[in-house]
Amino acid sequence: MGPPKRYSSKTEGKSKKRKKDEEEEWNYEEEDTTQDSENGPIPGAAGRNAENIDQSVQEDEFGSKDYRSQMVLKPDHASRPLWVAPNGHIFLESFSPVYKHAHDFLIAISEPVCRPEYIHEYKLTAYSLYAAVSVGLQTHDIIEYLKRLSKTSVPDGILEFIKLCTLSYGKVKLVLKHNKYFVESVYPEVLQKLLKDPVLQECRLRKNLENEGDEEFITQVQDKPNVPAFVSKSSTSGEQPEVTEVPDDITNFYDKMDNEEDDEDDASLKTVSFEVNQEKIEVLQKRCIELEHPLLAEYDFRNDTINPDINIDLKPSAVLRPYQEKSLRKMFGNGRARSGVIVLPCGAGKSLVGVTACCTVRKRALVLCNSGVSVEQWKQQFKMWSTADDSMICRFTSEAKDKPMGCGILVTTYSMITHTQRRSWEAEQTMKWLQEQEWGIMVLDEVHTIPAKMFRRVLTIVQSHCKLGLTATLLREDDKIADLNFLIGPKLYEANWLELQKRGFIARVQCAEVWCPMVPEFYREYLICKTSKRLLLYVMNPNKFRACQYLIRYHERRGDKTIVFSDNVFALKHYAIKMNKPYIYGPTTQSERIQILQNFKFNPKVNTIFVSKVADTSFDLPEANVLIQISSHGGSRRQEAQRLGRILRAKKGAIAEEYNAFFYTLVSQDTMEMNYSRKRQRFLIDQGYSYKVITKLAGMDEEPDMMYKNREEQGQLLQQVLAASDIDCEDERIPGEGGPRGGPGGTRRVGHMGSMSGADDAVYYEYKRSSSSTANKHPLFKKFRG
DNA sequence: AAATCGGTAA
DNA sequence: TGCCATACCGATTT
Repeated sequence: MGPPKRYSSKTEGKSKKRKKDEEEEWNYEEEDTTQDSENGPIPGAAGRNAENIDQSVQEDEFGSKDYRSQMVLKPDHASRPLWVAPNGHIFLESFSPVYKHAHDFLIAISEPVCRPEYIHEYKLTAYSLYAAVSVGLQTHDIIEYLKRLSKTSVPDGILEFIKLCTLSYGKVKLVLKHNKYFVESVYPEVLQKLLKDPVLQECRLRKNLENEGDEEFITQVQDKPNVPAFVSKSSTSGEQPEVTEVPDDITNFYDKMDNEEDDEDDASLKTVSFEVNQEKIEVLQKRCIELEHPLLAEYDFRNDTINPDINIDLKPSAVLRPYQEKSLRKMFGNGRARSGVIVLPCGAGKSLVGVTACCTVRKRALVLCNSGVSVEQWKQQFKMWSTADDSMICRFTSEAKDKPMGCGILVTTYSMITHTQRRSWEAEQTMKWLQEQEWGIMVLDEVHTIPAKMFRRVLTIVQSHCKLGLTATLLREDDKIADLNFLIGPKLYEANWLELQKRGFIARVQCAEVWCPMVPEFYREYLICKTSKRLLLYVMNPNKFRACQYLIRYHERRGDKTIVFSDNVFALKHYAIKMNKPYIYGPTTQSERIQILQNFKFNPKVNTIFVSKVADTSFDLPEANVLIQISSHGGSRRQEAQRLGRILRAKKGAIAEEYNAFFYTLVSQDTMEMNYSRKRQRFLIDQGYSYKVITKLAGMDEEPDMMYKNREEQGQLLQQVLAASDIDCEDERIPGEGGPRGGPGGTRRVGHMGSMSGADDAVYYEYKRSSSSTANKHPLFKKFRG
């Protein structure tokens, strides 16, 4: 037997970079293409990739491909909304009358790549097809509907790929019974095949070591599923407008698929299973995906008589929005609870989805968040939407440890669970109890953090029948996001931000990048410093400070609520203190945080607050509609999106105006910050947002009482900045360069002409970078505003 | 206050 | 060129 196939060599290996239109990402890749494919454990999708299918296609001088030879245009192509390219990319006309059908379908079977105004791009991947199967779509339906929606014939390679990816999926399940995990299947041959794999053998738990054979399988009978109460099938079919030009075969088939949930296996089928070592769950799930039999984790909570029900329901006042309901239908479509990830923008009501899921399962629920504040807010959410009272919801954080025993819902943080050092006695007891429980559902807030080395351990520490991951940004700068497929499950649903914006569920945001020229003195220092120190200089750029001050005043006059984000703590404090505004950062105590947030929310005198990256994840700032970024964490797209999310809660009664929320990023011109900014914006641009560049804030120069207007003040600020950053940067300065300066920790340097060339290079370098690699190439930067 | 962890850059 | 260990900063826990 050859070496084991590795899933997505790309994921583990080469890909830190992501090029926009790379094709290898769309399916499995083989590292070695050697002999073992025909008798290896799995033929199929793993052996194929885009190049195989694409080989015959000629590229033109720009690298564009012409697929016309293989794709036949249908006579009625005008009324069909999409193209399927042989490389797995799908293009959808967003103005099509059947857009809604097509969009729902594509979201289910493929991965969105980029969704600007008119043409949306998606791509088929093995993972996306896995997700499609998981929510109940079948190979035949996928192919059939894709054919009908397409303007042309669908390339054979694509059909092959879909078959290979989907036919073997959904046959094996991971279930928790009596505190033990089992792999289950109604296909004995599949299970036997899996058990031949050495890695999986290691994961298997055997009581009797002498009993090696497959006859160890236990058998049982499946029960018929029920449909959960909140699922009302009629609600979605009602809202589609009747459009005459739509070919019948599209709408008919959609309705059929929409209503046809898999009725699962025949009750008479025998189920075979084997027990799994809990510690090896992660290895097991990963391996099964590699072997193209991803483990479906479903919880038949209605027939679980072992774990007690908890007495919790949704309040009548809790009304789900259509997309919330749709996402839950993906989760509970067949009457059981599927594990997986739901992606909704912040402010779109993720917590209501989580609460509803818990109310549907009605078993002990564990909610995991990123911070203590978030724990409080989840508790609030449960109290707001569900019938659970105080005694049922208990918190487990460093600050608040409610009595966990007997409660139905436990809300805690990732670090609390994964803590490795000594714990207080109370925490020890709670952890012990927590680990003994069989949880019905585990809700993972901000689930994109789970792939982190330590955080993923929660999955082996906690025993849970099903896992629901929630996030706004299924996105990381490293390559671990795909791990969620086996750590949690497939992506069950993803909403389109602009779509929700159009329908008024989230705010309409104007994004703007404000270019602040560097004050010459600061720029000179910037050029001669090493990178570690540069950051502070461009964040503390007096022009940026003034732009910030001006924007705050401008929006305070309008009666807006503004949050200012600064990743850098020095800047955060300096700005906030100078402007006399409250600020929250790491060391701010829990009670202070809550108090500041309350003030911000209710006190008409507190309209602007400053926050560090604590506020990136998880805590709600419901009243804010303006956001100003003065410093951020490198090129993190997730942070950018998450911050935008802070102001997405829809405002009522402001429909008359084009925008009801504003997102400013202040960047110091001709510095590294511009490059980061460009990178950070990628995700939101893919979501369809556009950024307006503002090079000059109208009215700023006339504004009275602005700080750092004159040279002296600016000089003093520079001294402070240098003093703050000099302590550990002394030797990083280029010897003999720069003007003399005083202040604590200041160094004296003798200027001479020879060293100027170095600085000039730097100017040239920066200039080149910022002009050629950013502004000129950016299609959205055509609109300048004076 | 100390130890540990997450995320990003270089 | 890609990869790995490292530095950095901030957050969270006792």
